[in-house]
Amino acid sequence: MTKQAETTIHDIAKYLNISASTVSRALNDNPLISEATRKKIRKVANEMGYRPNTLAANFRTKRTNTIGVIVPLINRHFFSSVISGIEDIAYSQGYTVSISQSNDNFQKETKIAKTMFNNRVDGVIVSIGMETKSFEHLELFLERKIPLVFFDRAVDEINAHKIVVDDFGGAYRVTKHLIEQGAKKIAHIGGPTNLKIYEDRKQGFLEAMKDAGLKTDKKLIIHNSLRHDDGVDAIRKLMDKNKKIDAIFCANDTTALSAIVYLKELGIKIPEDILVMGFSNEPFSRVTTPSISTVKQPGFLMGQKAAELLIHQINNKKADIKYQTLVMPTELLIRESSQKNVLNLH
Amino acid sequence: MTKQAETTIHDIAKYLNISASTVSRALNDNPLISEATRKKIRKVANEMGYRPNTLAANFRTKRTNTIGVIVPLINRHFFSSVISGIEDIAYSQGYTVSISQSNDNFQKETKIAKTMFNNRVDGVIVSIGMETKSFEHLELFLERKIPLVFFDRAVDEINAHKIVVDDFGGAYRVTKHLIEQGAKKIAHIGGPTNLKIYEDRKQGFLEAMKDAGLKTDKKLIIHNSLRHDDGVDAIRKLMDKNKKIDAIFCANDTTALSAIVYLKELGIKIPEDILVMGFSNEPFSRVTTPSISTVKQPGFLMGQKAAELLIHQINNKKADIKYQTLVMPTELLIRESSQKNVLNLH
DNA sequence: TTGTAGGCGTTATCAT
DNA sequence: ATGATAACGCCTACAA
Repeated sequence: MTKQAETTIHDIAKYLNISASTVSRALNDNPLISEATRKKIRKVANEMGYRPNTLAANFRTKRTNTIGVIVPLINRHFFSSVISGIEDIAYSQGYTVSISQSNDNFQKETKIAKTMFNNRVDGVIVSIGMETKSFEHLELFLERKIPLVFFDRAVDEINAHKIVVDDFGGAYRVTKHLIEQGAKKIAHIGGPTNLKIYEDRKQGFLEAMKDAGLKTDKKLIIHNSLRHDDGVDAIRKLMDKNKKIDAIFCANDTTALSAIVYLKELGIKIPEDILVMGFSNEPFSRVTTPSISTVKQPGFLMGQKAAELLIHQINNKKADIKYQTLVMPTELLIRESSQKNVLNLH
Repeated sequence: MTKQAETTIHDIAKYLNISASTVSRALNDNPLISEATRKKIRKVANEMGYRPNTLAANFRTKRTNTIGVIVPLINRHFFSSVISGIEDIAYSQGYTVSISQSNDNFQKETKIAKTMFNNRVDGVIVSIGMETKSFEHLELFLERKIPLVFFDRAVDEINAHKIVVDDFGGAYRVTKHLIEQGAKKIAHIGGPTNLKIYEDRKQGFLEAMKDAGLKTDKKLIIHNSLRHDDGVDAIRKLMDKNKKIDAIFCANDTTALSAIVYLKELGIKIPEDILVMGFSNEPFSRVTTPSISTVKQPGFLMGQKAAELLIHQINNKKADIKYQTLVMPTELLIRESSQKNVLNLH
């Protein structure tokens, strides 16, 4: 029984003097098959070391039970949380998750999309890269009726389910909070505005300023890629130009940390002299000194929701789908970096 | 040309009055095909919206160009770094990466392994879960000659390439450093010792103590799952039992942070009263107060190495392979939590 | 409840 | 340089 070649359903069939279809049915728990034969077949399959060739089955059925996930970067807390959530649901529903990172590179993103399509994934979950401004590579999926769900970095122009964060609201509340703490000249270090999330955060900021009757100095708004070095550059520019800033709202925690470190070096005290806030609630933001006030995004939950919507769409391909945009609530985490005159609660 | 059904190489062949094999060859850049026909075929394929059915090709060739990755948890900086490194190499070599998390659950790990096998992944990269003490689910791959590479949490009993960290050496140097800082009664909060990495860290600790002529009190060694709550529990027990501890070596940064927070609450000063060290260099450890001294593991690089070894093995299945264990050097990161009488360099 | 037969799209072998 | 043909392992009408 230790054959070299792989055991197939035909081998089992031959051994039992039955037909391959019966074997196939039994192994797939088709109710037509009697309990007796099913058991018999199972037993022999086991003994013969049978391993279903999912590849052949997929080819035949044109389904792969695979979900493709495209993210800018795997190694980033928010994204890995989302992936973890996706995997959680996908696994429980019998799906495999295939992940690629675009590294915020448009070319790579395009190639990944093509590869996933050619691999006939059953559906795709995407968060687009910073450089992505055209979308043919994603429209491909829609044309061929392959379900597509966006999370976080969604695309307005494409009609699909979207799981996003209330960036506008989050930014609005951040700004309002800063204003309530007495800030008047608030700077904003944002991300590239071709990404809706950063545009929304900026708009939330502007709206809150307006509603409070505060003027926004355009020079106090800087956009960059929000990496560590960008943060340092931005804060340096900001401080060179204008020394009267009393608060900075950074579009992510990395930049907020860069700002804090840089300002500390200048002898500027946080929060006493300048208030700082971030966005995303990276794990480190809780434990810095001062701890960084930020906005919590429910990454794991978003991943779960995205996977649920996607799988539902996969299972109901026929139905006309009313696409929904799930706006996940954000939570304002007020910590030390944004509170004046408060006991250190840490 | 807007057919409902997918365009196949046969459609292209029919359209051009040539054979499907020629089309197949042309599309695969087989040198036998003349430049002229190749171009012609490419053009038509494009116009007809042809998408290669990788599924069919995989089925035929028995290769999937897919690497399976099994990790305890995706959403953990070290692991997501490794995954990122794997993806980096895999992508550049034309492989797709399929990832699943075991959540440190043995049952899930087993099921994942089966699924990956049935999906005929070309190779697997694994870091086993905390509960994993038997290995049939992994031996399956070896029996069927499917390359398997371990990283970090490897298995002694299985003969395969392994990318591990110098846990023993790292722990030894941690301990030596603590001793040099004047510590004499050093506690160790370690992980489950069925995992070699934690056993090694413990052994490194013990060896360094011995070499320094220090006695180790067994009551000062606690093993648990190293999650946040476990850390708090462990440090509480430690402090209840014995108040004369002057240093704690934690087997990960999460536990080190738990310890620091708990000790701070007791009014104990770090590093003045008790030195604390962690392991792994989680991003947060750099920015806590005090910053946490720890051991850096090159996650991304490990992922790259693992993928390289695996792919090499996939491409050389015939050859007898001399399995190697790559022990990646660790870097001791001395920060504030372990240095007495030093200027705050932060 | 089980069997028969055909085909999914591609590649590989052999022939021309 | 190109064509004809078979085969990969499985599923699914349809038949019995």
